Amino acid sequence: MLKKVKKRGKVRPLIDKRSGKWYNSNIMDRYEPLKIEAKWQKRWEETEAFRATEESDVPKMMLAEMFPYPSGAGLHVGHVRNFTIVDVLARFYRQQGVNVMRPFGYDTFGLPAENYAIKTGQAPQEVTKVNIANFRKQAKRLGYAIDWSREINTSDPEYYRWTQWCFLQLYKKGLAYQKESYQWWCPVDQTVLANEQVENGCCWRCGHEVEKKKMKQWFFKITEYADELLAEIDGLDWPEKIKTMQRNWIGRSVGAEIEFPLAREYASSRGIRDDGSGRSEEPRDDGRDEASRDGVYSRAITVFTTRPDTILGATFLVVAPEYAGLEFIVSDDARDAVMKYKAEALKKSEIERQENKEKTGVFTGAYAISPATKEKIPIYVADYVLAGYGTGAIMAVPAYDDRDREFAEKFNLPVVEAELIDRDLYGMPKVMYKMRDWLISRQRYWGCPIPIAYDAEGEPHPIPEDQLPVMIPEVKDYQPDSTGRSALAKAKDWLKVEVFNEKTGKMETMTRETDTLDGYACSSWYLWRYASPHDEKAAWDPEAIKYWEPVDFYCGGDHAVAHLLYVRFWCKFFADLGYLPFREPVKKLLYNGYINAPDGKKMSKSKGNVIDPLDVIDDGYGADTLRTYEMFIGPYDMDAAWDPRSVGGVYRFLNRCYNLCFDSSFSSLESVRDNGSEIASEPRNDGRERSGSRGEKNAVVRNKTIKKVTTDIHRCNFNTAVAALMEYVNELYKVGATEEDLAVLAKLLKPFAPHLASEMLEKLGADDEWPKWDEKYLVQDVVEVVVQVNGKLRAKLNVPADEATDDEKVKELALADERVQKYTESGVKKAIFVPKAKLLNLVV
RNA sequence: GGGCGAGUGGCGGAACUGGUAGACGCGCCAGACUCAAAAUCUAGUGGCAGCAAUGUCGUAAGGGUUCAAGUCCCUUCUCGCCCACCA
Repeated sequence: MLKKVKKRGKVRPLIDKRSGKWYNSNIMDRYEPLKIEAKWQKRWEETEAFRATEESDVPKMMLAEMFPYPSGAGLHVGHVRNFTIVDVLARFYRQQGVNVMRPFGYDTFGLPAENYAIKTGQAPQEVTKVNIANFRKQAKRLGYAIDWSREINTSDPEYYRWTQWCFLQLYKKGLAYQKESYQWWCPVDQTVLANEQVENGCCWRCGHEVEKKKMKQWFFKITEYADELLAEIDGLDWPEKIKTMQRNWIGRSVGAEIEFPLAREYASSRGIRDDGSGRSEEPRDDGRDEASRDGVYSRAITVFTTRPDTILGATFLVVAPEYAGLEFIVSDDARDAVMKYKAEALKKSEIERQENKEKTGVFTGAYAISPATKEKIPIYVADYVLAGYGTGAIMAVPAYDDRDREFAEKFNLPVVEAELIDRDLYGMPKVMYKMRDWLISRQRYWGCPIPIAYDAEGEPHPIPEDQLPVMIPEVKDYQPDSTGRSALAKAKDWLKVEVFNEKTGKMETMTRETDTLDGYACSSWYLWRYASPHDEKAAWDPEAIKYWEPVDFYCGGDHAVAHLLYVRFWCKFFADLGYLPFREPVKKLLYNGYINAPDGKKMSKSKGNVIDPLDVIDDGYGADTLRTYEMFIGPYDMDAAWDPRSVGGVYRFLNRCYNLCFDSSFSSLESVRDNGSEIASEPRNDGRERSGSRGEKNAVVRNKTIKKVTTDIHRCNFNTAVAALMEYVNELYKVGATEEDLAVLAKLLKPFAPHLASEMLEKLGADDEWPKWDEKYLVQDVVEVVVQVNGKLRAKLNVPADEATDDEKVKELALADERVQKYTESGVKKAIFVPKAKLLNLVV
């Protein structure tokens, strides 16, 4: 039971979905993508066609996409765009004889798999295994030129063993450290919550109001590299958009720290501190902890400002609610109000705080002395000052700062239009960054265990490298423990470990760290693992790294800041340790746009507008159509909307390629073949104005196409490269194709539609070596010269090439043309000739 | 509020450093083939006027620079993304 699949206005392959058989139209040998694709995919698999090995006498190129998280839903069209960009480039360079490495991997740790495990009771390991198998199968159906021997998976113990090794290197250098930090905490579920699990200040599961709980967390000291990370952005061949985002994220500002002594009589009589962790309680480590010892808070407040020159206008100070010295400065009268304000501020999420920009705050009852004016100024606490930036305290200059002015107006504080003074008069110059250290501990089961154990005193000790990996223990229930620890804490046997304690000089039974690493840690070094993916002795082999890396092309559509900053950070760190011979991991970054639903909206399951790429293939269009369509859809770096009808258009194009090669009734192939050589001696015979025989004309079009496609791919203008191929095919349909024309077509088509192109090349008995163009065919003997009068197009002249560069001659010809004469009767004042544009503009 | 992009036919989009606007595809329209569809092939397709040659208007709006502006500059509007009280 065959049924017509085509709907009105839609080109669809004729295939019966139920039987999988092709509707037998009157064309005997028709394009059957699924058949061709299965054939070539099998062949590539069997021959390991894309295996890459180091060959030092051949130029290398390493290309990678941002490896995917293999979700249960399988590949989506966004993956296909991302992977196909990489694949087109990989095949393009491979065809040019470059030694190409195109690896693949899976970023498998993370919440979705864990949540699925909690919901279904299935082990995340199992879920991951199934999802990877599905992703691999689907990627293979797209015909990617992947070296499958270089497949990696971050949750494989053989991989995360080395993630743990990386952690230990950072730990040894003091760049992995612990510090108290506030975490979202649900008192009902007794669990730590990630930011995205807090909805309107309530727990996403039980709906109870969440609170912030101070907990010890692990951090990577990325701020150590802030200066270099910022400075080297300039030299990166990355999109400006990403570079700007990284600069803003790092957010360097130059200012000064200025001390404002407290006016003693107002300082709190209770000089006891409740914590010794630093001035502000938000994550921050820049070595200032020491300065905060010995009750500095009871003597002075240090502010950070980028405008120390405005200090004469500072009429009050403001500290953040989390400001650690708040206890000491607040007066007894104000204490209740201040503590109430602090408690409320702590409850609010960052989003809530930002939503309401209306200034709020409370007077602390305390005063400070301005070092510049020696006047006594009040100290307020307000949440518009952020604890995590600077010192958590500011001098407010309402005359120069909008936020301060707003606050001053609301609380009736004086606004003084004071003169500006020398910047360095009262403070120490100081550089500040918005970037915070990277909080990497997660109270989660499905992540890379942190290779640390604690002794009886609670002091951390690294797990020795020869005991790695610290395996993820098997548990039954993946829900975090009531202690705020991950489900790892439920593996009682696993928790105990014998570790040598350097302090006591003895082996001791210690308790393992139950936090796991942020998934971004796992993806911060995977690009280097690709160089030696099965290395059992090291995270990466320095020789292989030296040959393959840094990565030449890295393509993704997400993680503009986080991941792309973290890999840069680790690269610099491991370069400092001597493990990497370069300081930037990615030479060229391609940042591709999203593919939206036909209505222009984001594709999402809930909206039901998701296009499944495998459906497109199985509808009979095939992978080649899907790949080529996604390259043709628009510039790779712009968002695009899926258009099912355009998919049909691309299918039609590939069908025409197929017919040109396999069905002579679709072209005048025979007649041209008879001609033999391309530069035939026959006179012009097609009645057209353009000179040359059919063979010659083919050579012109062919060479033009080679040039266009080659330069377009070089510039990553994939959409116009495909358009050029379409033009070429249209031309061949008109004038007929020689075998050489077809071989060139197949070669140029191969990066986009590798299966069909391979089939064509096989039929033609040709290799896939990238063709070169010959400029001699691109030089025309008669050229078209455009004549404008006052910038308006008036005539096009056909001029012999040797005369077209002679401005006097061209002018003479132009003035002889009656279309031009109509406008030049009053005389020509000026004539501008542009040889490059073959254009003459007459000014009258 | 700040930063970065982008506004071109009915639609997606071409136009490298200012130099023939609308490549290519979709859609539409006509013709061929067919009993008839579909598929395929051929031709046409920015608006307005004209049988046509051709003229004229036209790249969000307005102004400017230039022999020449989709492209450069200024103003305004719209959309998208990112950051968002960072002192």
